[in-house]
Amino acid sequence: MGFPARYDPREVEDRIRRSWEARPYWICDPRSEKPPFSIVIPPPNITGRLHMGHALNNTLQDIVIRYKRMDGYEACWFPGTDHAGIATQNVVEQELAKEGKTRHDLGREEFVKRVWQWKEKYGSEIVEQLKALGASCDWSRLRFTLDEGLSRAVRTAFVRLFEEGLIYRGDYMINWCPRCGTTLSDIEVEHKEVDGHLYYVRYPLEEGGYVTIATTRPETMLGDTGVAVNPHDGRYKHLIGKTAILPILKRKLPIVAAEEVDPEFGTGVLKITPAHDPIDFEIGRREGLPSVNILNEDGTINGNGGPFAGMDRYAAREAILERLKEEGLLEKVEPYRHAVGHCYRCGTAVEPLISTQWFVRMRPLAEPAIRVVEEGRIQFIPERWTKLYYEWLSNIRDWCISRQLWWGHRIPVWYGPDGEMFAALDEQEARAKARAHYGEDVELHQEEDVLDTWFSSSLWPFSVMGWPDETEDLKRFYPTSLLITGFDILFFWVARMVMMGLKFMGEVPFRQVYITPLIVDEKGQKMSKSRGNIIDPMEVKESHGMDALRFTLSHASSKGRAWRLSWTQLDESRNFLNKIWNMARFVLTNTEDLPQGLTLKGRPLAWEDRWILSRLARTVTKVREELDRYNFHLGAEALYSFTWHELCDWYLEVAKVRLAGEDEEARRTCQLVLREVLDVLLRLLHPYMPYITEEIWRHMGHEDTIAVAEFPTPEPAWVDPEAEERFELFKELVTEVRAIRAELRVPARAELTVILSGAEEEAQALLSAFEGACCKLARLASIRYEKGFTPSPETAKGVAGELTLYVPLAGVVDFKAAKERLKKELSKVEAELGKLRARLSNPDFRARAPAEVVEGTEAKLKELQARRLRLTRHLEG
RNA sequence: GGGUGGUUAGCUCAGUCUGGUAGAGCGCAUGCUUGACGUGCAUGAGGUCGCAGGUUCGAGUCCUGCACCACCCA
Repeated sequence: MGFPARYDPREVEDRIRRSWEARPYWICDPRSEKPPFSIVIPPPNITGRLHMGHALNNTLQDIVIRYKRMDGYEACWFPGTDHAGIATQNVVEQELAKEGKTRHDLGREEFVKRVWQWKEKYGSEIVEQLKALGASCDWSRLRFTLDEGLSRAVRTAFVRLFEEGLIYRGDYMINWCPRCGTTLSDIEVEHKEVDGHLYYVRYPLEEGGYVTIATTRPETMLGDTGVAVNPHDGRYKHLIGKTAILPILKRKLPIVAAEEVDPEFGTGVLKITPAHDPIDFEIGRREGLPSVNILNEDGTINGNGGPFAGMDRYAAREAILERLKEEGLLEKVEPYRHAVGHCYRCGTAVEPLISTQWFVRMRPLAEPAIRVVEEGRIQFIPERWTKLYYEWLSNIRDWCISRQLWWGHRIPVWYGPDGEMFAALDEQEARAKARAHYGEDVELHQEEDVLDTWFSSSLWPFSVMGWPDETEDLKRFYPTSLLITGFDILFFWVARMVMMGLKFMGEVPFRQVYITPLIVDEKGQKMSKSRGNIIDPMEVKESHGMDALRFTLSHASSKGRAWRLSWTQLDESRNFLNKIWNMARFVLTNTEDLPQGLTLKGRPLAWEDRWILSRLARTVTKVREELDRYNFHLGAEALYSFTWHELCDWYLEVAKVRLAGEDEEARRTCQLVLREVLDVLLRLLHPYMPYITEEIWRHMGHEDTIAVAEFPTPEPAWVDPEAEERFELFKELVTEVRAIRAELRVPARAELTVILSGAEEEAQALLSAFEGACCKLARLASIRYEKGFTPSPETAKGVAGELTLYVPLAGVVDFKAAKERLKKELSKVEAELGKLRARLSNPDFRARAPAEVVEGTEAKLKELQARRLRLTRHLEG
């Protein structure tokens, strides 16, 4: 393994990943003595490829899991995939379509076989991609929602809910996707604003005349069985009880009163289509109006549509409008924008219709789910999601769980010849139940429908651990510690898991729920294929490496609902990785000759050593604190600024003095500090960027993986305010000289002399600690203290702490510029002084502000006054 | 119609919980073959913190209202 000047993640990441996979590092032991920490993965669809949403939530999960694992927990991350009923069936049906076949040509059994084949072939692609991301899941525990074990969990849950009356079958208004050929639950319908029209249609009255009715969907008039007006609407009161005649089909429509009718909308008269509108369904049921279903499953008009039978719903609309026009019944057409429900899987406009389906009674399940959050047994992060969770659960409607698909968990209900239902774990048990019921063996047939995929997902936190068996995993790892997921599935998944967890385990499924934002493009738009603005994580892997992606995404843990991702940010992370790589390269090449067995213990430390160790100790504390609060971005920021702006910008530069120096002992100490800092820093960085840290760790000569090394703990003894203060003064001095050089255009090669004046003690302390470093970093030939130094006219002046510094520049530079610089600084100081004086002269401030604040302000004032004095003196001189 | 989030430097975002001198990275300008790194180094310019009120000795931060953008629900 070489140590090239540029970090190449492509070479490193795959090699490291293989080395991890060869050893059982991530496998957990439920019998471990360590405290447990567990997470279940939001199972990705087997049809999916890794997108930024996956990359984000799995990066965050992995950061937490790696942190906890290193920090002494038995950290178990349960992975798995989801069978995704509609999506997967769609994919395979499309494949069949290329062969000119439909699933019906194959038959159910063959088709399901075919889907399994597809799953075996392609279904683990996303798992491979998660592994590439670095996800340290316990892959030995990989589960799939259609596995035998999880299927048993699904059947067990179903049977219990059925037996308790929490699952029922009935005729209700449901959402139908004509393209997918299945029902959808309410939340699987996405409402989108669509530009449509409002058609004003005249419905003749039996006794002569007509009423005009406005509708956005004229084709549904084929299913009209009534007309309604608001009982308080004076315009139409007289019509209640009369009869209208449905145009074209000439059906008689009773005119009824209904509070639901909005007098403001359209003409204030509503046509009632009970089979195809939820509100109409309610009114129809109340008024005893018949339901006339006019649609086939594929969205075409059925036999009830008279002359329009067989036409597609939209073609029928046009035909009907044409016919109305001919008959003079189409009064007018207005443009109208309204919300239309679309299938969340395929985008087709859904049709509300009445159908016999299976439902879960939600209210009894929702109430405990609300309570556990109120009681703080589950905490949402950020907290504001709690409200949305409450709102949804408080207004919850029953969940339609049956799907007219073949790919999924077939509903474990068998029907007897008379329609009697037997819910059972398997056919054998159903037969037994039927025998007990009928007193003899009868022919049974199983329900054809399958369950909503989200039904199995709702059991995920315990089904992956082996429920309904009483397993060691369940005892040890349930409830899980944390769930990390996107807000888009708060209702689909999170809330339902809480309900089912409480129902079947009697305990919450997780203690904390971390809700991530949505990753959008740099313009704030959703990433989508049609927009062509997708950043593909696997493409990022090739160009920047997964560590860079992870580090970038770790910043997305703040903010609201959306987080913008751009290639620029990925470049920044890549640059940071390269910086780390070169920092390590510097440390390792400069410590190659370090003898084994030497330790830092007992060695006298230089001031800069004390400083960097102090800063490191603070960084350890900071990173732990932020990770504990899931402030991933703040932890990342702390690591970035420590590594780059303290370690690289300052410590490494100062270290060069001793590394190149004659003093052997000093050189050894410096080397030991470098190794120590690198060692601690790598372990701190590891959860964020597992690959590069592992690679450098191996270069350091460690035998075992860094992934099981100890996460750094704060070293209180390293915290050293005195060293920090002294180092700050040193930094100020160097920066001041550099600023003079830059602004006065001192040639880069010119070596200068600096004379310090003012506070002697301070100057001596500085010089004794950092004379060499000052010369190196500020490019000085020499630096010395001289009390009462009188500068020649051509001398630049600067200020550092209580010290004045003089830089003689005989004839090289433009002194106007020097004065400009000082003037500018002076005006800054004076502005600040003005603010402080105003504050201090305010009696209210002195009276009411806390004493420390007043004291602090006074100290600041004194300091600035001294600084101002020095600056003015320089300007005069 | 109801709700949530956002609005801070040219760009992307911290900072708001817990009020006390406005921060980072990128970009920009200028200068650097500094023996780890040009994916780099140094220096610098750049902000009435969306608007209007209020509370407070003091508001980017707390309260009220408004505007605009985004999303969710109906």
